[in-house]
Amino acid sequence: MRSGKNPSRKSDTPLRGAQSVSRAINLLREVAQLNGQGARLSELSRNTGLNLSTTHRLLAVLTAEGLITHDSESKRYHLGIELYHLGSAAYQYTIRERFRGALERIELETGDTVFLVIRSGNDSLCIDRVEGGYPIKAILVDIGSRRPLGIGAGSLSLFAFLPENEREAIISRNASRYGHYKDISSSDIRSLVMETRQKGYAISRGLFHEGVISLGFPVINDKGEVLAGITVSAINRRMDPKRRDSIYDLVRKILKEEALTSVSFMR
Amino acid sequence: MRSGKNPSRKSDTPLRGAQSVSRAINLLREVAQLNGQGARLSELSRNTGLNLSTTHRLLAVLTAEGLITHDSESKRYHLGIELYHLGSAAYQYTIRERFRGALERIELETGDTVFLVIRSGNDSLCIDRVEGGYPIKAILVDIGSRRPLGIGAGSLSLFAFLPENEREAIISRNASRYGHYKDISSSDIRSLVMETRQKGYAISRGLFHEGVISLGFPVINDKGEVLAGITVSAINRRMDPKRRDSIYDLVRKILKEEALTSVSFMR
DNA sequence: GACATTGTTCCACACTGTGAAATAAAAATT
DNA sequence: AATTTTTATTTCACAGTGTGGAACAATGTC
Repeated sequence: MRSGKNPSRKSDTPLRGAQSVSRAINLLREVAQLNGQGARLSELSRNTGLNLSTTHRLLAVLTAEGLITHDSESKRYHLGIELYHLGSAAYQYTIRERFRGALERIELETGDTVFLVIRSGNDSLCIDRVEGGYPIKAILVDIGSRRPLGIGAGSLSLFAFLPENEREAIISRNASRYGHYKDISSSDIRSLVMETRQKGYAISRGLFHEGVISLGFPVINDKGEVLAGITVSAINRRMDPKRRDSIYDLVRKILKEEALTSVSFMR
Repeated sequence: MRSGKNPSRKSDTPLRGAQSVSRAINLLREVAQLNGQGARLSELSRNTGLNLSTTHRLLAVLTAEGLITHDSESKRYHLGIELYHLGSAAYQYTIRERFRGALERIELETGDTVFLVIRSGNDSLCIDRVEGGYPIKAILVDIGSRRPLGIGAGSLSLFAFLPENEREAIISRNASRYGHYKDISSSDIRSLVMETRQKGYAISRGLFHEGVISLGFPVINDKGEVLAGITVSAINRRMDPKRRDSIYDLVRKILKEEALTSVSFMR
């Protein structure tokens, strides 16, 4: 096709065999932007830089699949219920909003990078992140990334406060996976769990990056169920034992103030 | 390309210029299906009927755009946060769940088709529907479809209980659109509003289909804000004045029992 | 009524997306 | 531990799909 460039790809890696799908997704994003008033064809074409007839055709596909709707009277496009359903299927991320304020406050007071982690099957899943304001940043985990439960501070804090029988079941299912992380064994995991339960929070010393220490704080509701884990990461010298304890106190205080220790959600 | 058929399109209309996008969307649906445990490449390929390498490539695009995630360790695909964000942008549909039970109860007791309608700008938007069990069905409106506020029973019931100044503003903005529906004028709308406010609910006599009568019931919270409209549709002979009133009583009762008259939502 | 803007449809053509096949890596079986 | 089976990744020639120009229709504006 004549113009080979895709004007508004999210990542600028030139992925092969991606053009039309990538364009369609960008179109979807643009419709989302204008969802309130409704998006018009010409607008969408202009905003995405796509040819008018290409835009028209891609919108027709998205409409046929139900991801957007097209009102033939007003000619405007809106997001469709099918997209809503697909988005709802990604329910893993729904807890995010409730913790967002707490994460931001923790970052504000510590200057460190803060992560929100939840359980997803045998994995921990990172669902939110606030980057630290402190100049030397420790960015370790992307949103959406997974690890076996027990690997990493937040993950370990989540894991350690599950009931023992559940923990053992998970350990046996994850046994073959631990080896990928600095040759950790199942019994290493067990002793890390014990340490964590004793302290009340988890410490991970540069499992992935040398010179970085992460603290993992469990969020537990009044029924004793583990809801999430909060990780605070910084370079070694900002994480002496004294500061660790003060961060612990801070996180507890903020969670209490935001009334998050008794949040409950399903699955 | 070799096999011209798309094995699992939602609509079976052979839409031009749609192949790869349509396939990518089906893949997304499949990943959603397996989101709990995580979807595997071979599984996805099998379930969608797509060639393995096509599947691989399309998944790579979706991953690059953030709609799904790929864990390189477990090789499994999950829904991504970008999809969650896009779905959240379709916030119009969020009220649905809260009314679902009420709609089903209304259908169960009347046997008629029930719709849930909300306001969206100058339009009414149909966001849910329960088909009547009664043999002769009246299916009028699809989920996602829009009309000018005031056109149709549910739409009119929503509209009639807005504050007057707002109503007038909407009428002037929608003036040119009313003519598309059986030559209705702005002043017709005004008198329909008056009738509706008096009765407490709206009646629409086969505006779109002869022989069908629809009743529109406003859902209003304790602040007097209009939250939604509920439409009950049936053929004429099932809608004599006596039955209309009993349906009115029924709907009120159910809404009260489900504590929905004081639901509040934004925008 | 003339003019401008927006939306829809058509179609030749070349670039993108395709699927077969080869390779690599795991997992399951013997 | 060796073998087989299943799964994942990468490559590449080629033709069918997706493209954008253009013409037309419809709608809005002066």
